[in-house]
Amino acid sequence: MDKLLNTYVKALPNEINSDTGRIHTKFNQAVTSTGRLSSNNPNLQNIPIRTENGQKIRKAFTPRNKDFILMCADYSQIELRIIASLSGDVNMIDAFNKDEDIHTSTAARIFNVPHNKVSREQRSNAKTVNFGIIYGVSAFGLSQQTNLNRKESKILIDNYYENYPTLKEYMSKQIDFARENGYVETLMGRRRYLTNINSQNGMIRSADERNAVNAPIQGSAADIIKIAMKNIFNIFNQKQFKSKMILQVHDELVFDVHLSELDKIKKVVKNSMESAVTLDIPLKVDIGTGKNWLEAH
DNA sequence: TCAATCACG
DNA sequence: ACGTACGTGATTGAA
Repeated sequence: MDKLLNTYVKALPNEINSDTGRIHTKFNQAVTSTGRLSSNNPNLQNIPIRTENGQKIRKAFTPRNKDFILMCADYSQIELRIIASLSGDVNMIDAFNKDEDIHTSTAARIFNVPHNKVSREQRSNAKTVNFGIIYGVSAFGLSQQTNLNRKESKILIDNYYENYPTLKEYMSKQIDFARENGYVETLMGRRRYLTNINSQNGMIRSADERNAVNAPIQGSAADIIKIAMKNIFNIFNQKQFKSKMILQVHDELVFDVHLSELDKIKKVVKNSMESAVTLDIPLKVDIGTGKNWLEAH
């Protein structure tokens, strides 16, 4: 509660630029180890959304005036789509090609139940496993994050790899590559050097093994949204749109859109993001609009 | 000055 | 037997 009050409610009004009447963040191009942007002074990539009070803060972000509307464009499950495509795992590729809900689809597999019999709890646990896999979670880690014990967690992870066997192979190959070469790379060839991948210390080594898997996923997502941003920026200039791209939050772009341009902007943004690169499965972008950042999301 | 906590993806 | 999920930034309070 104090967190929201001190970090956002009290601090952000002081960040309003007196000339523009708006808050201007800094986007850093060369801070992160994976290729993501970071944002500071103030950080606008961690504006609250998960809690009720947090949502009130998000509502404070509005278009410049009544002729404009906020528009959010989010990549749907981009990291899982990337790992599906890079690994070539047919089961996961299949789920995305059919445009299935990936967490429900995973739940059906790892709990061995029909698609339409997946419970809320099963989907929620499958979601935790899906994200955990990208980070290299252990059975212990999974048991901390869920209501499952260690044994149940281990069974789920084992089931996961049985159902997505090529994903497991891909992860091992990434680790082997890192051991050989001392780095891993993203879709566009950005490298992350892993100096501890051959360490004698098991704890230090396994941290780099997790990085060998995670960095290309997170980093490729960063590559993709950057390509989309460049293309969008160029089209906006070319077409002399009044609308502006105003924020990037890792898998989301935020726009201040002139109402007269809304239909065109939607098409340009969705198309630019979905076709930034071609993978073995489609990229999917969800678009929302509203009179503030919460509504647009 | 630094680790812990918590905001986001 | 061991420790145990990736990437950030802002704030707080102990050392």
